[in-house]
Amino acid sequence: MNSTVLVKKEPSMTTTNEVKVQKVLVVDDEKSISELITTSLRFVGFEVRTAASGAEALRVAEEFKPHALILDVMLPDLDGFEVCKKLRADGQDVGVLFLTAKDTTEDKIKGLTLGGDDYVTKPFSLEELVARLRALLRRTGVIETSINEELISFADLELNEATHEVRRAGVLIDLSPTEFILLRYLMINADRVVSKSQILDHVWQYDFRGDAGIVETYISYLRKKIDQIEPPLIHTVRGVGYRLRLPAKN
Amino acid sequence: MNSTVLVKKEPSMTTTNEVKVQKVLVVDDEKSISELITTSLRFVGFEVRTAASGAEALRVAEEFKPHALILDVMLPDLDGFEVCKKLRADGQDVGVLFLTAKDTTEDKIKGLTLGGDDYVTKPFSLEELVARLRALLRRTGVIETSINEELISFADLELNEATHEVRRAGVLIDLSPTEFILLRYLMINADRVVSKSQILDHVWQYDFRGDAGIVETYISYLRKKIDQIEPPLIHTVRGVGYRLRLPAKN
DNA sequence: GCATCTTCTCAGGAAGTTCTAAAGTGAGCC
DNA sequence: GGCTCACTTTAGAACTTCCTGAGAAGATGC
Repeated sequence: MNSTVLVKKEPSMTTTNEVKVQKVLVVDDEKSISELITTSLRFVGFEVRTAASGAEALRVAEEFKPHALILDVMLPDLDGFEVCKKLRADGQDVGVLFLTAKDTTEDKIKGLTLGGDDYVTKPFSLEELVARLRALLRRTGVIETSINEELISFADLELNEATHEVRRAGVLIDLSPTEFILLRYLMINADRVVSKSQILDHVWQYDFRGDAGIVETYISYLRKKIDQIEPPLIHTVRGVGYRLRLPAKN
Repeated sequence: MNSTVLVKKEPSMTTTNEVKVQKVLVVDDEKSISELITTSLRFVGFEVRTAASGAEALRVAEEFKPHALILDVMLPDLDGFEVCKKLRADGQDVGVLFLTAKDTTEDKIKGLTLGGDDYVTKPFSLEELVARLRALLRRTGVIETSINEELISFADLELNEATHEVRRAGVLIDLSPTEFILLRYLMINADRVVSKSQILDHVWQYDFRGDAGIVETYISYLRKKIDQIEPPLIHTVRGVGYRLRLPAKN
């Protein structure tokens, strides 16, 4: 589980060669959350450090020089905004992705997402988090590779991260948030079989306690919306999972 | 049955020369299970140690430095998740394949497919287990050899693990899960005779109580699907077993 | 604060898979 | 040539997995 795995992990993208590894500092006092994020980010190729308090965050940032922070606004000592301010005062020019509780007041959030910053509410889904982090790195100009395009496409399907638009054969398709994330997950893993548990782990919020049957329901929704147009792209691999593919390569 | 058998054991692959042996720690308190797994893994070339409790697992891991763990979630002392956490906290960067009971609640299973980890439900088939272990090692970047490609081929037969596709002479063939595992087993053992009981032991779940006649049935299914195209590849060796081979010479 | 959209559960039915059992085939032996 | 036994094939019952629609509950937006 080392950080050079990145390139292998993006099968739908043309394999770009070695990529400068992005460094991310994750700051959250709930250990389970920071572990979840860390594992996930490492797996997709980031170099990660963690901190459990504002003070620690500042110390680590000083020395680690991350390209981005994932920063819980609720910390035991300073709050996330303070941390961010101090960091900037120190001249550390770093994008920040805030983690906020769902009920955080609007005015706290607004104005903080100025720069290239952004925020994600807890609980989040990992795909969502990673996508937002990538978008942030893109905006703050740290990423130069083709891996992080804003446009993902497969066959005549196009998904635009920036505009949140999805088209099949040029036709605009309206998707709910979950449908969007699910479709992106399938597209990123185009051609590979992904199991229902993988989907559940990546696409659904980490606190989801229902069963994997929900995936079937959403696949059904997606099919109704994007597989109306022939040929169908979403295929069931019985007993294994689902797979996005073009039919009849032969 | 010692660990140097590896290279000989992959006849369908071009024999790569010496390979860094992969080390796996198997943790299960049921002795019959851990022996079953151990024997099987040793046979296909892994170096294996076992532990029967969480505490022991940590002790052994410390010193053995395995590349992967096969870890029952139900252990007498710590549960598998705890073991995994502690290991990672110690900086042991190791992929984990969890073993769970079929009825393990969803929320326990959730999150297990993150970061390269995976899980297999009991009862499992040995082929399934080994395939998943290999996939895991591949993902976590420990394996660098051609032995663990996602594509297995023999003659004009191709089996792709990632897409779960099987082709004969380029033609896509649809297989049920059991047919798929059986075919992979035959392909991995291409050219050598495998007996019905070997097949039963590897391809079927270890708790299967039926008789070996089922193998004949499935061989028949497979032939109907893949040996429609000439020449036939699946050959019966009367009184001994089956063998995948090209007709040409002998 | 009402209407709409979205998420999630559940249940019935469709489709596919597994396994048994029994009848059919043919290889090899005497 | 005919007998035997191992293997092959088929049919179908039991089971599993998947699909989909309906509706409850919750979230969102106007």
